[in-house]
Amino acid sequence: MTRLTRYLLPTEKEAPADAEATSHKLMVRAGLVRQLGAGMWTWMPAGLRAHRKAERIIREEMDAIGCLEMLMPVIAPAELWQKSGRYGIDELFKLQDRRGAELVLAMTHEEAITFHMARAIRSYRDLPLMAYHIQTKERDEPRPRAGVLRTREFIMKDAYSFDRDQEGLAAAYDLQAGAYDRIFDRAGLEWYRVESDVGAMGGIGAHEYMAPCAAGENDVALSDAGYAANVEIATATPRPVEGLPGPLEEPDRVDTPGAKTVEQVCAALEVPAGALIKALPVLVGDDSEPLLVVVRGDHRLNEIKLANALGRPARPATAEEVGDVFGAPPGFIGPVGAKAPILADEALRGTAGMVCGANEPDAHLRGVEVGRDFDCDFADVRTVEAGDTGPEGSEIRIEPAIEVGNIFKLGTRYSEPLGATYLDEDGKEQLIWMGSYGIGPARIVAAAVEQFADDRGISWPRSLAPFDIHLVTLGKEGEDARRVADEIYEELTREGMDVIYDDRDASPGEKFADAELLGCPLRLTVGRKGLENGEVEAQVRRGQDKRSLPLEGAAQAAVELWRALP
RNA sequence: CGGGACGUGGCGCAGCCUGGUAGCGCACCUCGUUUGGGACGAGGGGGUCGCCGGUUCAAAUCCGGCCGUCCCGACCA
Repeated sequence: MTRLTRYLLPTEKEAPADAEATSHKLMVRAGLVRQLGAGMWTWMPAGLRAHRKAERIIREEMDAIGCLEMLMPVIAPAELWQKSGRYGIDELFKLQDRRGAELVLAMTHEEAITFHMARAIRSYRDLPLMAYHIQTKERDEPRPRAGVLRTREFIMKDAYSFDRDQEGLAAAYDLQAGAYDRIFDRAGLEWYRVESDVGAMGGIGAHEYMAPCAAGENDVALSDAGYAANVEIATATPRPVEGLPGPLEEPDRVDTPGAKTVEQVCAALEVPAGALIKALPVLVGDDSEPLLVVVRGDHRLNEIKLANALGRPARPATAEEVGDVFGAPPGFIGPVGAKAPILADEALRGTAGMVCGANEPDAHLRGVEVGRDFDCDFADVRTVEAGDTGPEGSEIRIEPAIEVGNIFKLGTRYSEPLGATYLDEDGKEQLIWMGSYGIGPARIVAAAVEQFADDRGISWPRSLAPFDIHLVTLGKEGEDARRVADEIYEELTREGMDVIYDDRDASPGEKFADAELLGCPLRLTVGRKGLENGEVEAQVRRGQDKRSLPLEGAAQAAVELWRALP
């Protein structure tokens, strides 16, 4: 029974002043969600329906690949997290019980499920195995933002696979990827799968599922040849530099007083930014080994790619450290005669006629040739840019996107510290190979709002809409238009449709505006005008196409129409 | 964590500079008139002005501290 007179759909004409993202504004305005605190959001009845529809799609596809649903608690003993090495994470909520025992609120459930599987799995005969749950996650985010897109508490589907070796993991990974493809297709989203960084979690391979939209927090590098990667790890061929000065026999020192930035040096020497070698002094690892990273002047260093290339994290040296360790003031550091080992970005390989700092104040060198004038290692450590060249000569473009899911080859990252092993055919103890697979249903919902909204409000894909059909009556109690709408409502409900029935005594404009804001795929209007012609009006939300349905069999016709919608 | 902004009925805002009766639009309640694109009239209810302290005869307004929220950046298992 979903009559608007007996329902809670607190719509607003105006969005909260502090809302920025489309989905944030519209989900609040449409009465789907309400804020309780920073990063704390309540799902109102209609919003919860959309969330549940996303969950249901996920559940069906997980079940279909034999992934077993279970449920683990949010609260967990700190000891497990100390064992896995994740207790130190800042985002982890930590607490004590009344006896002072240390507890955590789980941000994912690798520890919990590995704990259980370590006990349940004994033999190779117990493998492979996949399990998932749909459970609340808690993260002390430094900066919650954009409504439900980044919150401190949210519901996540997290699945885990358990296999006897790397090949088994690869098979489970593929199975999950197939299910993920179907999930995001069914959700009606525009999406793509991209290669992603394995991050601090450790692992041996990962992909992210991205839904492109303006509110996205991630930048994705794409090309028409099918290339898709998070810019955190994307790689491409850079654009060549135009107007590069010719090579010189040997480096030539020039005075560049006060020219510390790329722009200032370019202006002083009248060369393009791409003719510069930009030197970035960093300190590597726990023991802060100095390293001079050099990239082309028009490129940016990518710290994630650098960390991956080095196998450990590096941080930029502070201004004092630059002087002390690298022997020249910031802005005038260069690779020629450098006081630290040099790592050059691949884009610099074989370049000549370059300009770099002279390792003394107010001077640069011209005519520098990489390889001739200094020795270095090479690695791809720059951030790709729009206009770079991808596979098959395709042009790279960069788009913002929401991460709606990720799949991750964990390997033995958790089975080792938590002792999850099995006995093989030879009775030998072996580590279990694991994968983890996450999806945020709230992000699916928000991404759908972002991707399909227009100036009137939300336009749900059929599979996520809180209701299938939004039935509006313009008749009051006792009038024909009310009586007919009541009948159509009953019939649609019997047909299995989820119907929201606007039986309020409000003006037509108000009802239509609310219907378009809420964004259900099909609106039916029963009013006196239509009835006089023996008609019920149907309006498809996406595109606002209107058509008339004969009163006789209107409910059936509406169901038919609904089935054909996106 | 760095930078910026904001906090006044449910929502959006004015008032603060220059201290003196808390105000507007929407929403809400009652009655009446309206009824195919956010109606109209009349009447009405609702606010510790984020919190604490200070200055003052008097503080939404001035001063100090704290808290909260948002935006940009960093971070993001």
